Amino acid sequence: MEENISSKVTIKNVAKEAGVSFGTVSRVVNNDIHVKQETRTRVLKAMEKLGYVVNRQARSLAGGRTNTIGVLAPDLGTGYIGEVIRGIDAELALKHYDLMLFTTHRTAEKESKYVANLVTGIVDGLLLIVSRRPDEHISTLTRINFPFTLIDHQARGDDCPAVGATNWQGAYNATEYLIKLGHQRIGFITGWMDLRAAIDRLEGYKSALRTYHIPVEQKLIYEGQFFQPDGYAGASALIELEDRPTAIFASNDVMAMGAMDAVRNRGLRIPDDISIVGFDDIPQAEFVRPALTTVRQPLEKMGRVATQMLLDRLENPNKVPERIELPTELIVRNSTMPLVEKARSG
Amino acid sequence: MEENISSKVTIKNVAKEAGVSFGTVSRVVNNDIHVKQETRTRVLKAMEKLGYVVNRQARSLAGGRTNTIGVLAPDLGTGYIGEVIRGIDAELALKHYDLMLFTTHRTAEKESKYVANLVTGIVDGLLLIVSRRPDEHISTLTRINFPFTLIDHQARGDDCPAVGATNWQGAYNATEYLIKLGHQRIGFITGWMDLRAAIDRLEGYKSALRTYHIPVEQKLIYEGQFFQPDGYAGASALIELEDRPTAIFASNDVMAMGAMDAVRNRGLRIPDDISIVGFDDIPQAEFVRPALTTVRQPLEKMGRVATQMLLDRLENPNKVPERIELPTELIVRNSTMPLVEKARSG
DNA sequence: CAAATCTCTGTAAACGCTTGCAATAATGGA
DNA sequence: TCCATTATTGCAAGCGTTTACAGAGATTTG
Repeated sequence: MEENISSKVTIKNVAKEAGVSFGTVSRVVNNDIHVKQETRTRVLKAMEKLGYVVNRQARSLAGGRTNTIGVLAPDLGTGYIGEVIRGIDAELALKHYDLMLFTTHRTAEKESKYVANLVTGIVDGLLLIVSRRPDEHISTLTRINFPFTLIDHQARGDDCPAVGATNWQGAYNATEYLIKLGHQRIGFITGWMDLRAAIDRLEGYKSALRTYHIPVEQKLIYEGQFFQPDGYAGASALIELEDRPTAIFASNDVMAMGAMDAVRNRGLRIPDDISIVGFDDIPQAEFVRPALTTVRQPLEKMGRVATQMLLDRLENPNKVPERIELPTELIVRNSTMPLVEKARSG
Repeated sequence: MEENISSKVTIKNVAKEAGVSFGTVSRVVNNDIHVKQETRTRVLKAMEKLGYVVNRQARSLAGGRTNTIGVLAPDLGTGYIGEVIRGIDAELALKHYDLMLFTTHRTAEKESKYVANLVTGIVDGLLLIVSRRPDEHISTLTRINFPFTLIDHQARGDDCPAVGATNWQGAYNATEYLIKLGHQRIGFITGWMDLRAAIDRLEGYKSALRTYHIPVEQKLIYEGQFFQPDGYAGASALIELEDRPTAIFASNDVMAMGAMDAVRNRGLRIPDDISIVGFDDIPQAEFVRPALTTVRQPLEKMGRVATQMLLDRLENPNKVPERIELPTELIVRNSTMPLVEKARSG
């Protein structure tokens, strides 16, 4: 039936084919009510025949909806982002929206440019995944009242739509779990401390220690940036301590895996000598050996929920922004075990 | 300095600010030669001051370049695609192009729509990653002479720009490696046989067997579709055989992991009872335990090369299409070992 | 049956930018 | 100094849509 799906079929071609004005065609395309049923079907048929497909750019330029949501992510690196995006993607598909993904390579400059660009109408709304310094974007977006939602990145003390996870609670639970296993010296590797999530995880860790009257030692806390090498370096440093920790809790799985490497490279066994806990539960966590005990963030669900919020906002533009925190969950695998008291060689 | 980075700064605002016509501003933006140096700097300054950022849609509509490359991928699932995209992303960033990513959820219908859409000018070129039935797109794109490159998906017998890997050789080498380890009964789990890559891998396997005068047995070949459950089902079936294989070669890592699960669930050990080999070398392959022996595809490099080809084509529009095959490499890890002869209980 | 309403459809003005063409200023040669 | 070039710049016509606004029939109403 479709004889010319490729070379630019415009609204005008369709109009001529159907014997109506192009304004009418536009109305049909946009499901405007004011079109006679008969005309509508005629136009529809013409569209079908010509293989018409609306031109996003033109529509956007003219001020219409694009039915496209933009996702701004730093990269596709760790699987973490991939999971979130899978959720977004699924939800969007359900609602017949399209997804446009931009990576920013962690350069704020470029990110800024993207946001400014996107705002000009190529997408109807924006999902920001853990951008590194989103504050400018947020203020920009808020100012011009552009719909957006933050994912897993509550900038400190802002009040914009966001979905995250219970980072504090998750870290608290994991730490408590280690304590109940008998561990008293628990090393902690932080994330990038400009992120609220990183701060919350550290606080959760500290709170648990305090609850169980275990002193918080600064030297047991290593400041990382969420990357694998940080985990390696952190664990290495922690192991060097004269009274080294019997467990290490890393602020994300990637760093936990780095830590595992470091521990093994020192000839120590996991979990026999050192227990390791991560955060996120990225897909690899299950496959790494020993399988990683970690705090699961409902990554995919976060993506879904954020998308729902955004789409919701699109419908009701002046809804008050919400912040949703999805529950985290401790997933116990094989990288942790009860502390066995034994003669320490060091 | 920037006092109004958000709300629509157009070329006209800049023009007024700089005291020139907007045509001139456009020329400056596009690095047209015919602008006096002094004027140029003045315009540049005005752009800076106003925080001007070009509107993609408008530019595209007016027929200019968008400096954006579209990537069409089925999903972000396995890490496989993520790797390829990382390469694309890196290369694009280098050349100051932007990346727009579309997922198609493996529904050809939507994919078709996307292609038609994109072609209308939102991107300058298209990178197609292993789309499932790309033939229509290919013919469409070719017909209207739209620049694109296929990644890891040589549709059978086409002659369009593509980059892939030496699938046949990789499978041959892996099989040969198993044979030299002493394995004679080697099970094979195929991929989706509409893909050339899947066919080539199977052929590589068969050829190696023939070279070493080992009969190709149809019942040792299980037809999968590249998904994890296929690996599980395939391995399960293979294990059921009265004279079960001592090694299983899966057409991709994801299926290999499924196979591992199946083997373990049957109470057999890897590699002691059954050796497992995968294909791709996705990031998880290294972390799974035992670490997976696999045929590495240079995924990231494939992304890079494809991008280079596409960008190249953009410069020289009437270059003859190339097909590049990047070499695969056998990565030996711990999921394989020499066949130890022993009393078989079965 | 004329006037008043609706329905439906056509028209035209944006949207922000590119680009060929025309116009003007500047430069060089005679 | 004047004219021919050339270097710059301004103008205006699109690009494909959306969307007020305005007609034109068709349908009601009094």
